[in-house]
Amino acid sequence: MTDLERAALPIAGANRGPTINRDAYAPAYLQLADALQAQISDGSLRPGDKLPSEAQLRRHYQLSQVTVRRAVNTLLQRGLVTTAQGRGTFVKSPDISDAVFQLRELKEYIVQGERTRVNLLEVRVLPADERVARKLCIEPGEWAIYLRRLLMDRDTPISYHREYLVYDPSQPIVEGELEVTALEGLFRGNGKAALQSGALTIECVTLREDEAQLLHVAPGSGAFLLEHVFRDSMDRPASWGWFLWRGDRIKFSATLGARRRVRPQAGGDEHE
Amino acid sequence: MTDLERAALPIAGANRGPTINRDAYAPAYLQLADALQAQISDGSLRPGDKLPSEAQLRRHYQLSQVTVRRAVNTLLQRGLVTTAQGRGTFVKSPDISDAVFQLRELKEYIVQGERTRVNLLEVRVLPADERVARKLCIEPGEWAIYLRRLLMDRDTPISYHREYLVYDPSQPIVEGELEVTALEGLFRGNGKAALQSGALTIECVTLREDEAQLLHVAPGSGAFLLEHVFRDSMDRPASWGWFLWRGDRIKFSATLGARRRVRPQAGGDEHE
DNA sequence: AAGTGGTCTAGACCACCCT
DNA sequence: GGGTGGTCTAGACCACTTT
Repeated sequence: MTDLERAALPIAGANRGPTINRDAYAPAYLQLADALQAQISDGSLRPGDKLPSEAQLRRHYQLSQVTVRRAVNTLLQRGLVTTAQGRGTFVKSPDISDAVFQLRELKEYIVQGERTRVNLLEVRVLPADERVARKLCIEPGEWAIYLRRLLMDRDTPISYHREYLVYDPSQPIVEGELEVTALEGLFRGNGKAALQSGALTIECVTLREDEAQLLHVAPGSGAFLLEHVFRDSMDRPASWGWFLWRGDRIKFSATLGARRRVRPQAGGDEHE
Repeated sequence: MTDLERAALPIAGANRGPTINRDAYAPAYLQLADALQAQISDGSLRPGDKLPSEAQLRRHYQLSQVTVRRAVNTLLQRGLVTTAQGRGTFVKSPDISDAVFQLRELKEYIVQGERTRVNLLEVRVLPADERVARKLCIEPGEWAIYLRRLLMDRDTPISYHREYLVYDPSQPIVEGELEVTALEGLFRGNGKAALQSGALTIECVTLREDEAQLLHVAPGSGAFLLEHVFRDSMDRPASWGWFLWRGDRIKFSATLGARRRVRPQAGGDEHE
């Protein structure tokens, strides 16, 4: 039995026991946070209920004020409670608008794995038209690099990427590198490109004939359209482009609220 | 002279950054966090750079260790830095996999506004088939409620929702309420339903003929498919269903890294 | 051994809410 | 006025990394 599980046990008689194990690997504030979360999960504390005040928790668990606060803050960040100054801390009802979808799944396709290949379809240096110039904050007619790439999972096309880059004469283009580097720059942001910030939008579109053909799906299929603008350290747009992800290969997931069996989370306190 | 006033003495000849204003509304840790973020945004601190150590910050800004840590933690949560015990704190390169999409936009459609209407298409109590039973963790043949609803923005259909609910004989069905209540339950989670947790997936699909017709779009249009399972306080599935959101009406956005002009955020310390 | 992040305590003051 | 969350300090110990 781990410390965490012990801490989560409802104590008969008294509603809670002194449960913090100072020898455990998990810090005290996490043990308390997880103990409280366990009470939320198992229904001892239900949505709308008021948590014990911080002073009560402090006394009960023999912790300092600050440590109790950290525990409460942890639950706050997990979206499980809300706090109201002068009133108390309350269990939050799961709210669909708290759902958060991350793009980790995408990264797995990008960070050059064994399966993934990048297929460079086109590289061109061209003068920016009105639209591109506006997005990249350059003058119409200035040079820009236009890329078209296909991301492949083995032999299956996954995503079709088009991108405009501000042309930097000091960094000559190496076609071979473009297949990989610039892409990794977006997803790893390391070194060279030194991207400073970015903005993304994601929406759902129907593929045009040519797009569908590239992605080996039926024309009219649904796809995620992920548009991105990345900015350099001077806060100037450096890249504007968009991915079309095959809808049948990408799926994002999220969870809300507190499920029953809380995973160890801080992990690795099974020893002893 | 109180401790506070003494501590508020300005730093003479500070080479770097604004000092902490103890009279400001914004707490010290936030001021420090924002000051550091400003340095990241304006390029004084670039991706990969090491931040001043906490000891240095502590001395420089005349703050306690704990307060400095809170500031660093704030940046950590904002995804702007990474910390490495024994080595230091480093400015993080923006990483697309940090991008996070929230469903706030959806909520605006749901929380009964003036524009939004719910159009109940069908309510039925039916015995659960194999598939429904498995999702709701009931026995095949047990009763379930099947709902079909259309979410309207004025006269425009936005989303088509189908849902199976576990049938609870103790709570008779009131058709009028179903148009609204059960839906709000999902999005506000307040009171009655007392939903405990949920899981969501979002993907991109192509609408079938009947679906497209309901949503007033061309057959084959792209749409977001948002599937949900909600669980009650006993951790039993209470609801399984899915929304089809018109792709042309929904768009999610996210940002990465630190943009230039950081908003005041805690705001209102310009007075005095 | 020195530097650095991570945790914790005991005590304090403040702003806010409720009665 | 008493309870509650929010902030802050000074000092301490630990674990990890680097020299």
